[in-house]
Amino acid sequence: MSKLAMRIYFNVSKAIALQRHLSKKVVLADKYDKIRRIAAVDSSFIGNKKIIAVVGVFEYPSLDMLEYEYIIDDIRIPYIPGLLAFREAPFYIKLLSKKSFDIILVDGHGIAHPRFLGIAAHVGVILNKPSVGVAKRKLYGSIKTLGNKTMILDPKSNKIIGLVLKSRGKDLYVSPGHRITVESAALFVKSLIKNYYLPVPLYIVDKLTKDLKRKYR
DNA sequence: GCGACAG
DNA sequence: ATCTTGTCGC
Repeated sequence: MSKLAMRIYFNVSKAIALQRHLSKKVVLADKYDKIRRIAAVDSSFIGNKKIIAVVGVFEYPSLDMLEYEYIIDDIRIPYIPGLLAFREAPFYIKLLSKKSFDIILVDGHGIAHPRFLGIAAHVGVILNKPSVGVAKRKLYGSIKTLGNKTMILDPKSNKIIGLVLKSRGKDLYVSPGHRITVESAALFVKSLIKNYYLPVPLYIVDKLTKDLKRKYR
């Protein structure tokens, strides 16, 4: 399907309405058991045709990978800023439904989103599982630094919707997805930063998507 | 109308 | 995200 055909067949206003609906279900309180297993998800793409989505399950706090699984399928939805979840989340949800874990780590924003439902929040709410979003670039919000803390503020309410962490000299935008607070999400992500810019589980699944891509193209 | 804009 | 060589910097 061409990019134009996808864009016509994809109903943007209905997608936005669904986000507004799902965002009401987000819980911004710590509602999770002791973290023993993390599920991390990421994707890479082959041209504009195929998506390779990967889930990795990691032991915490050792960060050893216990298992992984992937899907290679046709891309059905175009990338539109703010609507990333409609393109990638269906694959993550399918992969995650078969796994056992305590929290989900997603490459993309949580509530630091124009309608407070970035892909991490989307996936968390659909599965009703704790989730955290980690993005490399800002999508929504105003950045404010107070002392040693850099936060993402919602200019509408002036509430803190995420924190910006420095990792290897670069910024990481962390925001809660579901069933976790801003503070806990940031502490959790900090504990996953070791020798790479990305938190270890995301670094590993990102590498897996790229390795699989080499193998299948 | 103009700028911003995850992956 | 992806297309892509050499190249600047730690």
